[in-house]
Amino acid sequence: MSRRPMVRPGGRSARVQESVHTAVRELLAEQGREGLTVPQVAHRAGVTPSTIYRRWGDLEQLLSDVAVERLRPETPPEDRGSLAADLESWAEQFLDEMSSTAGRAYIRDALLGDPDGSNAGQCSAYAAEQLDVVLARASVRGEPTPGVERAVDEIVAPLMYRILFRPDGLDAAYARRLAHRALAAAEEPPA
Amino acid sequence: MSRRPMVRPGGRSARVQESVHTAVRELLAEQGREGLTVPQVAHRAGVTPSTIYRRWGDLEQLLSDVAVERLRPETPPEDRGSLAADLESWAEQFLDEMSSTAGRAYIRDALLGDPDGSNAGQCSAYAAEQLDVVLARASVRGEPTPGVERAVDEIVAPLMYRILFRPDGLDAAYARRLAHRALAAAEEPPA
DNA sequence: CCACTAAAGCAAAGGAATTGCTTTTGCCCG
DNA sequence: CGGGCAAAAGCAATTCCTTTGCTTTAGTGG
Repeated sequence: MSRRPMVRPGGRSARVQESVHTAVRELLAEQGREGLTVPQVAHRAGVTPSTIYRRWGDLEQLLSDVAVERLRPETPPEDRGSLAADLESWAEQFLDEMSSTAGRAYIRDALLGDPDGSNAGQCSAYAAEQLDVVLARASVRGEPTPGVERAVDEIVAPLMYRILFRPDGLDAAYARRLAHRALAAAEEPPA
Repeated sequence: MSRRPMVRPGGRSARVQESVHTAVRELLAEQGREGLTVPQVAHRAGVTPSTIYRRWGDLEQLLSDVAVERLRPETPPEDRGSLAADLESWAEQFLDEMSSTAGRAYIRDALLGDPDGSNAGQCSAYAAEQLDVVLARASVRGEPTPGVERAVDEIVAPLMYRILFRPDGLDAAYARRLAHRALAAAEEPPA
């Protein structure tokens, strides 16, 4: 879990949390991250700055929390009938969402204000979950599948690495190529 | 290139740059990053804070510059006689250096204060360079080799992804497994 | 050797971050 | 249903980081 304290789920804490998160999202959308400050967020959210400092520590940890929330997938991956098609389309969509300017900013924020690594871990868990659904479906169909860990190595890791370290030259074709490698790994002995 | 301006080599600028970088490294070693501030670095380096703000912008970009410098490999990878051995030992060493507490901190810093992505790109280039040396050597020996890009996907990306997003359960055996996958990719058609 | 320019020093002003104390509010127990 | 307890928010003062205009120093080229 994050540094964020347990929030009493219906009380004032929850309302404050909600309004602060909303304020961050709105301000990010309106003006981007340039010049975003805690006092500014506090004012928009109708709270005092010290409340934010006490609950989140600093702007980066607050942004990290908002980012993780925003990176959570909203729907399970669509079923396209075969593992190949499912992996391809998931990889393409993942790349699409994550490599956008907004997506990259959220990833950076999630990593950035994350002292104990729990937010980053959460992001990774989201991706693994989605892949797990796809692989389980294929398994039910009787298709050979790679393990989730292998799929993460072959698809998620290269995409994320390139998004973070070499944002150029990424396209859907590359994502599809990665999906096929993961597929090829399904037939090998589990190395 | 970074936001860091071209420094006249040999002049006062170079001396300031040197003393500031040294101050950062010393303070990081002594007290870690907790409570590290620009004025503190400036004092240790014997310059005024405004000098640092004017040249680097803020603490994060300064740390990013120092981190990239520190992540530069100092020696070409050792020749162990075969591609398999070279890849294995390089992957192990890479994991070792990067997954340490200090290594992780440097990676995070490098990514963090990097508005245009040039510092992250530099880190990636370092790894690609090292791999390129290993692969070229194998090529000369007549061994089949994967392309550098493929080796990056199979070795560097998974290691980096896990270091950043899931720091648990990383060990030398995993690094070796990745090296073997890259090796296996050498015989496939270049997908 | 002198002029020109880039970078560093200096100092003041503005604003973010921190913190002790008070007040509110939600929750639990009698 | 009412009183007390504890957690979190508000408030305000203080600290010090950050910014910025101006001056001074130092390196470069004519």
